[in-house]
Amino acid sequence: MNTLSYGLLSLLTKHSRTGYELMQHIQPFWQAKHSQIYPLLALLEQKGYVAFVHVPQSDKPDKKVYSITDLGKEAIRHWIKEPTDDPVFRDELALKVYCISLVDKEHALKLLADRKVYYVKKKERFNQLFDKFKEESGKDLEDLEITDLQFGPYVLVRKAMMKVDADLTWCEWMKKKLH
Amino acid sequence: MNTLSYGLLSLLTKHSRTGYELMQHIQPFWQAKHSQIYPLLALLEQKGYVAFVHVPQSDKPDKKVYSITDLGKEAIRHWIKEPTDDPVFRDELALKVYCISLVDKEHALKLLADRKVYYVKKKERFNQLFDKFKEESGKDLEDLEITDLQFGPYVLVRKAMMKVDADLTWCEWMKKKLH
DNA sequence: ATCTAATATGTCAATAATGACATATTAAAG
DNA sequence: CTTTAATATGTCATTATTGACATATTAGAT
Repeated sequence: MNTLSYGLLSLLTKHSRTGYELMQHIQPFWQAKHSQIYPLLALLEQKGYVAFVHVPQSDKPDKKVYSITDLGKEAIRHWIKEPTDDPVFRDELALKVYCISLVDKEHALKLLADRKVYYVKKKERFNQLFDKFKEESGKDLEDLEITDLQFGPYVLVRKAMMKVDADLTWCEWMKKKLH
Repeated sequence: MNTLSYGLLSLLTKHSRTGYELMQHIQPFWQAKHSQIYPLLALLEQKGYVAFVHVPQSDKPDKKVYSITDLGKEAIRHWIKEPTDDPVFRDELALKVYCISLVDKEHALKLLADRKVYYVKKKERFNQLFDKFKEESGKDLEDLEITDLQFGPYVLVRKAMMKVDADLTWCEWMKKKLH
């Protein structure tokens, strides 16, 4: 079973979700399209790692709500203890910046401004997520313990916030360097 | 032509390199194996974007040293001005952390310690790269301008250093949270 | 009225990426 | 003496990922 499949199981440990919701919420950790997720969910269901119920909706199209099974949770516990792959990071912007001396300052600033917009939007989304966590959780988020289902998602939001801040700091530093 | 092909051209703007060296030096921006790079270099050569010379070696296997052509530089200038893809980031560790409440504290600490080793090694490599930049460049690195061939590679090393520091900060914060 | 975006699920061809196989040399470590 | 790691280039089958096609509803914008 591939990493994304385990990732889907992982998201389902917090609560049941549809394929569409899984696609949306796995984005910060793993950028996958729905065309990759739906077939994997069918495989996971075949293997008994997840189960789903049909939920008809009047205002929106009907949906399939997936839940993780005990077998699925066992699979996850085994997976966590196995060696972890190195993270994969592919950034077209970095490749462009590498040879930025080939174009003029205006094009460089445009490139940077576009990416800054991307990072600012990302930061806003993480801030909203953080606020939602604060609302949902009764206690102080800093008091969450590893045994709490919210612990993992919470520390990941903090990780994402730290990283996007580092990215924005670089953007600002870079902009100043270009005058 | 795909993004990695442009990336290879980008690295060749600094100086000529072998396929093996390209594979090594593109890693911080794009994790590609040699099996992906060699066929792309052959295509780039066919299209006239790069040219190579055979260099026999006595101590090591013979090599093919690639250089970018004027046509290749034109292709790059066009590429830089086109819209840039969003960065792709895939992290198995994040998926595991999401459901970390399913395992005990010891396994969580192991997971974190392993990743810290990875980040520390990465940081060391970037520090070495930074030192090499300082040696190679005559002037103060902070005085580099966009017109300088070293400018792009330098600002990318700084970006990488900022990000790996953010990652290590998170590791430390996380370790404290686990007691 | 008409278009666009979001929700919701799915398939499938094309492309990208990985891992294994293949070969050859040298240096260093056990 | 033997194995391992690094250098160096390549192919190829398998797997992963993307982008296009397909369909249907509702809400909001033009």
